[in-house]
Amino acid sequence: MSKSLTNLTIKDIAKLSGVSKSTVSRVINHDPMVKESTRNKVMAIIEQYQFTPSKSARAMRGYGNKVIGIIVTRLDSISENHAVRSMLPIFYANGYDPIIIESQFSAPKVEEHLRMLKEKQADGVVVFAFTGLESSRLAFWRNKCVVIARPFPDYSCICYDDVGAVNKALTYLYQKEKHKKIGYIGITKQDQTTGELRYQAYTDFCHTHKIKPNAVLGKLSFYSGYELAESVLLDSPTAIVCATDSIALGLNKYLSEKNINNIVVISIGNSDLLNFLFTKTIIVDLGFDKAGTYAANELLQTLQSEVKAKIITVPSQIVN
Amino acid sequence: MSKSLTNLTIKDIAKLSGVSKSTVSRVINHDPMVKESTRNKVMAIIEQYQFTPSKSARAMRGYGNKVIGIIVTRLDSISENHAVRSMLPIFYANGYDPIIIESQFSAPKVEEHLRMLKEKQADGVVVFAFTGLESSRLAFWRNKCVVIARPFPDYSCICYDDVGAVNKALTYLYQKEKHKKIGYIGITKQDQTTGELRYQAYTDFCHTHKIKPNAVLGKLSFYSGYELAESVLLDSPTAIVCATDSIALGLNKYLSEKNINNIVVISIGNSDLLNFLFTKTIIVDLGFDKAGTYAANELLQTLQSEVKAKIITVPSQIVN
DNA sequence: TTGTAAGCGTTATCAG
DNA sequence: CTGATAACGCTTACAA
Repeated sequence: MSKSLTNLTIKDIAKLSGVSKSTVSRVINHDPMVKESTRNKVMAIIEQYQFTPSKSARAMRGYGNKVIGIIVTRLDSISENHAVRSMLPIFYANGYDPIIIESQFSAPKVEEHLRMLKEKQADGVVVFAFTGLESSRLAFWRNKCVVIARPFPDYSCICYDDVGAVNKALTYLYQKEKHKKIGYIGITKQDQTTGELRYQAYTDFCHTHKIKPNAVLGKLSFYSGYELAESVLLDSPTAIVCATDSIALGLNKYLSEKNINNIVVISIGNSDLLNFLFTKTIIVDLGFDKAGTYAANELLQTLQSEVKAKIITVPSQIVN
Repeated sequence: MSKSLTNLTIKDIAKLSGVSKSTVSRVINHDPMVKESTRNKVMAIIEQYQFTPSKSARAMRGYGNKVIGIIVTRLDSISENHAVRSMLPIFYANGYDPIIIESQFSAPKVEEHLRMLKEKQADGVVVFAFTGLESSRLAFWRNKCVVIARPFPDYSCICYDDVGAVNKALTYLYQKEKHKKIGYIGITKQDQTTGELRYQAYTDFCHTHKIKPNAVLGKLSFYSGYELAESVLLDSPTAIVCATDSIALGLNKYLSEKNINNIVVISIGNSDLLNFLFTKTIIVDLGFDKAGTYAANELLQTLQSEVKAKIITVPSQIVN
């Protein structure tokens, strides 16, 4: 009991078991060249003293301290949550430590986190992009990062099928259910994907199908969906497309309060909650979990061999 | 450009700026004993080559690779999310890398993750406990961990005020609003805190106040709240206490579908969504974010000086 | 099959 | 103020 119980080193173990440092090292690393008996002897001591080799020291020798940074906008974003949950197991399985950080939609914060990750010598990064984040910030990580939700040229990106999803929704309503007056509640065009792209898809569809557009744009929150409900309804639509689940939640609340039951609501996203609370709402699944899987795998590949950056679009799918 | 652009070492920087390794090291570590001019010279090179000292090497020298494991049950649990979000900044501020892992309510997974964290030589752990997790699994981490949501003897724990919250809810209904028939939708007693404790508090209150108990117990999900609604209503209560927000969500859905408006719903938890969707629901805030703050601070203290384990109960508070 | 010794990239000590 | 030089705990030729 002379030695402090913590922080034994291979040297100590070596002494204790009457062999050399190298042999201990070999045992630890499962080198098949060590004699059965010696291995047992050493193992016994290791067990007895609960010895664990210093991670940092090994790291220095190349036994990588493999770290992946995951920068989400908000930890409680349902969509990002889905994606993250599906990539974690993949990273674990490949021996990486994922460290999750929140950007809170602030580009400077992203920068700060990236700096931290760089200093920490992270091997790769997954960044959930948002409006206002320029790809230039990622320069240093170019070939060791995956961007989600924005197509940055020269970066590996996993994008959602914004246009496709809106089209699927509209096609469904228009062809299959023969709706002629279809409203849209979206997000301001400052937001490039969820906002502009989806809105654009809506107006394009209206244009080619000679439907009179009836859209209102606001923020990404259930409050917004609720508040904007009134104005879309002015034009008495028979169906309304919501750019996101939270908007749909807000709209549905409004409709149920006003006891309006004859309007079809269709939403883009796919959260259990919406599904449960407003069963009748039709949903276009954007494939968040699949996005996570893609992102993780893509990053791992990129890290292994320097694959050229590619942009993957996760297929959307109408549910029910 | 002969050298690969990555992985310069202080040695290289030294050579490049015509000083010794030690001087470079001093510059890096802001040693005030360095002459202004030399510092500038070295800094210039460092900047130019975008040099960052090897984390692992420093770690080996004691400049700790400080890591904290956070084991949540599910990444998308609203309550845990709140708690985690409030502890992250604290850990960052103290130079720790929090790594978040999901246990999915599986004790073996917790064990597996703890082993991984041990091997990784994490400095501390925050564990969100759940029914079925025995404190024995945490033995190794006894004095470097904080448990949330369960009072494990001899461990530092942050607990929610289950009993107090239920009492506050009931007192409010009984004294202030003079309800006499108060129902309860809870969770099976297998769950020790959210289930048994809260239920117990309910029956105790009924007992001391001579109210006829009217409780049903089910699972922790909105479906459960929805399904159980019918049976609590059989006894025609004028108010119903829900053990959690998700249950309240389910109950509210049922009530609104049946157009029942004369029943007061009170829920324990505090999620924005419930608040938004069912504005009339009264809420007892369990203080999730505060729990996070406490947990982080407690852990940091524990790590610094070996404080004795204590159990902190986060105060609950009726909202609105 | 095992031991010796030379690193890995830092920091700490001690002269100069 | 700065530069050798010795650690730190581990891996890995190279010998034995």
